Amino acid sequence: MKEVFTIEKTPTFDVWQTLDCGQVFRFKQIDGGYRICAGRHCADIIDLGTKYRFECDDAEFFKHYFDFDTDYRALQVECADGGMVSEAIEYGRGIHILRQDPKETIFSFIISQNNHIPRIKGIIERICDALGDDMGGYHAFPTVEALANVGEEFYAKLGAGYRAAYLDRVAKALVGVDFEEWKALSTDALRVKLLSLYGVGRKVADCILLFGFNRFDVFPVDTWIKKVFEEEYKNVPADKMATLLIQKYGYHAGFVQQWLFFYKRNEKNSDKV
DNA sequence: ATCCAGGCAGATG
DNA sequence: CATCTGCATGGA
Repeated sequence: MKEVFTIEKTPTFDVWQTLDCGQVFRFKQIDGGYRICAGRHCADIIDLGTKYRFECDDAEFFKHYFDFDTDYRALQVECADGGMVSEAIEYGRGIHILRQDPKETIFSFIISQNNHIPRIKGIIERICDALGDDMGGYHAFPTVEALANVGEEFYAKLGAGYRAAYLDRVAKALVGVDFEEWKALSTDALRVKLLSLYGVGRKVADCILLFGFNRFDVFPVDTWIKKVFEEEYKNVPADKMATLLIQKYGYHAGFVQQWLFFYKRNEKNSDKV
């Protein structure tokens, strides 16, 4: 944790919204801010009032990871619809879509299916603690080799439930995979690859595409998004709803999805000022 | 206690 | 093609 840099607070970047909007699970509150672990890296982000101070092991990694080069203000203007999307943008204006590691998102979102976020976080943390390199104060996300060598029972004992078999088989299937090759594929071709993994369906695949490969022509449809569109798309199956919403929101669909998800999931809690 | 969670695979109409 | 069911676990 040797490198330090600061980022000015702006209306379009908020650490809490960015970490707590459901795209990432390996973070926690610490004194004065948050600790976020990503791959083999870790940062403590301290809220200084007008700035955030990042204390981390690799400043360049985290500047890229937090996507500080994208103009979110312009993006929000472009996506505003004067209606529901605009409301969601107003609520989640500080969200950035992180540039996560593909492998880490594959395992994380397999665990996420039909599961509560606090439990998802716990399962991932236990996997890292058990199989990831000890980096001194935290553990790295494990290698696919380490994940492939422990067997289904290991994941079951960590509380992964019926997903234990998925994790074991996917880990074994990913040994030797060159993700740089996958990054060169079109979104549709890459989705086909992901769907071939045991335990990865349309929703998890679209989350991996969005958060692990930064493809924005996707629209993960989960229980919250279903609630958002239950009137507009009555009795439409989730995968078909995803296709329709991608057509509707185009190449920024992934951002729109994330704003709507965060807005809907939090409406009962923090929104009742 | 019952319901539900960033759903999926497999079986059956 | 569409619809139905079982699934592990624990937080709310």
